[in-house]
Amino acid sequence: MEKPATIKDIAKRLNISLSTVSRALRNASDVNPDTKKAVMALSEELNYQPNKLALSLRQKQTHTIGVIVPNLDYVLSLMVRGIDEVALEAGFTVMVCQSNESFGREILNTRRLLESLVDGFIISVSSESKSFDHFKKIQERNLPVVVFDRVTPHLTAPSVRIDNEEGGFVATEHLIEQGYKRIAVLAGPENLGVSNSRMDGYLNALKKHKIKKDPALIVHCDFNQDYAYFATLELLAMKKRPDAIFTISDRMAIGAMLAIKKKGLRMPEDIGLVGFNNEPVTSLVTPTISSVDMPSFELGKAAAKLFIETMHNKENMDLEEKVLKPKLIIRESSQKLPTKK
Amino acid sequence: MEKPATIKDIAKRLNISLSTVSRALRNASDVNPDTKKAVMALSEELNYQPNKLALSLRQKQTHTIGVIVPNLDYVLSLMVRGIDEVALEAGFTVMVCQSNESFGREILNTRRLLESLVDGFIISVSSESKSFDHFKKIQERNLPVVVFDRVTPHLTAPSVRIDNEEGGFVATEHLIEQGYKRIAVLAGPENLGVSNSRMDGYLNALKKHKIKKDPALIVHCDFNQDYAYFATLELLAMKKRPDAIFTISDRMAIGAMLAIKKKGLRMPEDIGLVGFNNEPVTSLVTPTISSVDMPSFELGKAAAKLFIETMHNKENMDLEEKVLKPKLIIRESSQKLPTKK
DNA sequence: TTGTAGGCGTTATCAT
DNA sequence: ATGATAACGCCTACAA
Repeated sequence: MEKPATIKDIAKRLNISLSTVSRALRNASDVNPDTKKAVMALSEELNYQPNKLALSLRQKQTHTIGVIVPNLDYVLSLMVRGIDEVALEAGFTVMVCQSNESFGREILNTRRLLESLVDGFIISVSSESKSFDHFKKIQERNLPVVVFDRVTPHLTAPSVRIDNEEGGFVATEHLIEQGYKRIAVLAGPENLGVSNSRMDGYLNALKKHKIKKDPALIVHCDFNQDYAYFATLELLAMKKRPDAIFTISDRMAIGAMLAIKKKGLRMPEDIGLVGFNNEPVTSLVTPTISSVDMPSFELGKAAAKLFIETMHNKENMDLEEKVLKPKLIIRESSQKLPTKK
Repeated sequence: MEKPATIKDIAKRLNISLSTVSRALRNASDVNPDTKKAVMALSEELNYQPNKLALSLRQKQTHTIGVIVPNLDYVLSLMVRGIDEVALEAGFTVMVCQSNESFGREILNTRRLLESLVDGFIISVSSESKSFDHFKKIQERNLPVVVFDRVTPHLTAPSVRIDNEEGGFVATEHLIEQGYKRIAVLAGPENLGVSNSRMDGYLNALKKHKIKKDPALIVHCDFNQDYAYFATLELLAMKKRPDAIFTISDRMAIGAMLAIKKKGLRMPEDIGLVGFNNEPVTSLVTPTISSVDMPSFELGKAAAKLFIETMHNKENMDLEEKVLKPKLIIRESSQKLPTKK
């Protein structure tokens, strides 16, 4: 069983033509039941596998989806699993590339996947990306592009995301309801849509509860633990320091938590904290950290489904926007009042 | 710029033959500098990209590596990034599949990647796998297989791993040196080589320090937090309970930690704890957990390098075995004595 | 230095 | 119902 068998081999051994074998294999319309049986039997015996390369070359479709993600942290790796699940089911193979949050890398990934002749893309943009021309070029080639999780208004494409505004809102309102008055927000880079939406939610909650927004309490910093740590230290050094912090990711919440501890402040008594993503680590640290949970696996599945739909009717690309609902998980870091009921 | 340009297009526009263009593109030996220049210019203008499918079909090489991993947790995702890094550099594309620790899934992944005509495999076996025939079949097809991280004696292949025995040894000896007397080990499934090696290290450390091994202190359980939690509860319920636990993964260490806390015991005073992998979470929980660190990213890079070597001289496949050194990171959970020096 | 032709494995078109 | 042939895009003897 050295070299994989080909249609040719089968044809030769059966003394029939290539085309007949080909037809028999795909149990086409006109083909003698007997020959079909013979072909099937032999192909079984030779363990025949159609050569995907040849197929793809012929029909100009690789049945491969290029997936670009900024990283493979807990949440994204769940999403990718969701994508994989659905894609496989639908006969697609998935090629995952990490941009490592780098714009240059993202462009490189795009090019490579394009060279690999993927049939389309499912992407979550890097936090560094301010231009989206590389993705637009894909669309110009008439390849379907679905954006997930990190959606951006600068790229017009069908998308799947969670309701980030809602997430920011419930997190903030929860803090307000717990009696916190000066609520700061640790947001990500200014160009990141996800971050801005969550911040909008924060602002909406303030407005609803008639709390004046204080620019000093709104901090943009890099999407990572260390930056969040230092940003929090600065917040806590203010004359009128905040009495609660909403961070738009759990990584940042961890950074904030470390800074708060470093300052000798207690959660939730002295200061409240809510994160975003509901990573497992939030329930392992002391105190456990409240966080906005999102259905990551489901989101991935939805993205793949949307991709396949888009693929199938390229004509009426309605720019569907699917939005899933987040859910606040309340833990120790923000629960100042005893639980109701 | 609708359809990608082909060699044919260039040839037509330049009124020369396909082969000349082909040669010019790969700046082959015999080709008129002028025509070459013309070809280059036009190919630039048309944004020509060689069609990988056609290339692969022709030269029977896809320049793609199939990577199968049990999951994409912190450590493995780092390793995959390492693989990716090196592979890209060498002109290879990587296709990553997760087996989700499932044997059946692993077989499926293998088949799919084989169908995708990958040039070879870099794999880390699932904890469930007891048979390795699916991998042996790959080798019979004469495709290079490199095993990394989770190596198994049942599969003869070049491999990269860390010195797990050493890791188990230093973790255990550290506990002994800290004065712990009854050291339990939470091992993984019995068929998992990694787990057994780490356990061997544990046993060696006991032997070196003339501590009798107590079978009751050796517990096999599934490679995950919940099982570790319950296993630890049982350990702690013993009449003569252990005064230290070495778990062969951090996930399990977390489970153990939760159980220890649940029982109201303190670390390191009442009980010592050391994990394995040095996941970031170990330094976030309270107390921080000592853990054996391994150079995951480097390990991934080494695996890819080894793969490429193997690929290049298939003849003398020397079955190279690369072993990297782990390093114990001491934290609060096991540091009973004051630091020396 | 350049062109012609055959082939990689498959499918689709057109005959037979 | 089956076969011959061209084509997908590229490379490479071999011929010119």
